[in-house]
Amino acid sequence: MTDRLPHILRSDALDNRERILEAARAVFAVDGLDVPMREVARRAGVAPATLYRRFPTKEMLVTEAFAEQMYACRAVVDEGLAAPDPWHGFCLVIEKMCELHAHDRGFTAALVSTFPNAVDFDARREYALRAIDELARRAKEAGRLRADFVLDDVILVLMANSGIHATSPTTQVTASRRFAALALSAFQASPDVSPLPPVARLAPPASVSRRSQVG
Amino acid sequence: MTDRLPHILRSDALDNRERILEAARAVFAVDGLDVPMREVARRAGVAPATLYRRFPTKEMLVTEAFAEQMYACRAVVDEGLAAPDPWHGFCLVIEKMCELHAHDRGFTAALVSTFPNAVDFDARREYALRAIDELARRAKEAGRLRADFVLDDVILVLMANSGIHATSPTTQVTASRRFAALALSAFQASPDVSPLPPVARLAPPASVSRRSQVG
DNA sequence: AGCGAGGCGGACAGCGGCGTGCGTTAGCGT
DNA sequence: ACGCTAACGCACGCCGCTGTCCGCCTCGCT
Repeated sequence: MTDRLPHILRSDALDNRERILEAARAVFAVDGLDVPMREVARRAGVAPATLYRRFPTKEMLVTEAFAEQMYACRAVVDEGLAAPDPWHGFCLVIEKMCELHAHDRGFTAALVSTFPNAVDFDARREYALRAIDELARRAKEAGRLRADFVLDDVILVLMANSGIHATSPTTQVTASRRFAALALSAFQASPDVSPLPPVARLAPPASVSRRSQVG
Repeated sequence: MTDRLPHILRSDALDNRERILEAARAVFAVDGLDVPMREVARRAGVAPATLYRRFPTKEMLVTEAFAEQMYACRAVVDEGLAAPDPWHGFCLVIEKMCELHAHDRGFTAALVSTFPNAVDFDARREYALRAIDELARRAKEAGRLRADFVLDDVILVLMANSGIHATSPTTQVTASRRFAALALSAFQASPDVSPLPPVARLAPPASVSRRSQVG
């Protein structure tokens, strides 16, 4: 009611907004989401106030910054769904997802974290998960995916993949690629596999950039 | 030369030392190593100065706090080495290691982190790795471990395991157990496995409790 | 060209962690 | 029992991050 603001930014403001997002993407990719807001502002060549004016909370910044990553994520999933062979589609999704995460450290955190206000994230996450579930169902039917696979295993693998850190980006990608291959090797249906232990219902951790606050 | 200090602590000092270590272990296990020193002091019911007097750096504190975990680590490795079947020994090591890490979030960080001054850690780490390497060699000879397995894959899996986070300790352990099983499933020699992508030479990240400091 | 609103950045107060100096307390040896 | 000295903890100064206020600037419309 009270705030009927312009909704159209002035040219310089729009320019700054872009620079902020660019800086945020760059620094989030390398250092994760635990970067101070001021650091983003510094990199963007902008005063803190300007950053806070455009993005009052870090969540908003993160959400906007990773919008295109989310598109990429969706694209990957759709590509997997469209593949004629469900198992190949499944492999493709896992591999590409791991690669996305390997390239961008912050993206993992953003995806895994639950933002109270970022409904968009949850929605896309749900979409991706449903798609993978469908893919898994088909791959199981085709007898290529082990029968005791569950959707949570994808979460498990993606979380695990996010634990892999390397010094250089190339090493990171190489490691992540190998890990993805190992994961797929584990998921593959095979005559001589022993049954898996029970599934853990994994919920994403609390929130982003909240330092450990134990009473 | 200058500091020829007593080396024997007074009873109260020794008591405080134990309480500090206990508190550190507890909080590190739950929240990882990124806990403020003061928080450890608070939990131990001790003033910051006292903590700093006993453990001038966080590294010293961590090293001492995880001493017994390191023993457990060694015990696991030795147990694996002693197993008659090398593959079972290998499985046991991976499973127990993952479980150790699942129980104690800080331990992973401590093991993965490279402390400049903690020679002890490196030595034990090296010992464990050598043992696993030996175990892997034997398991390969027995035809149970896939031939393209390399030692770095263990690091990869342990790092990955550290990426798994859950809200409750039980969930954490369950998830980690399943993950270990998946990893072993991937490592298992099998007729229809596709070859793995190249290995990444994983070096542990820089240091402990250094916030991202990019120029 | 002039004007007004929206945008900008410097500056500020608050908070929390770090590491330490110093006066006080209490263990331990005689 | 006494005193010496190690050990304790309060409190301090410093630093970095957060979020906001306010005076100046500049874009963009007329």
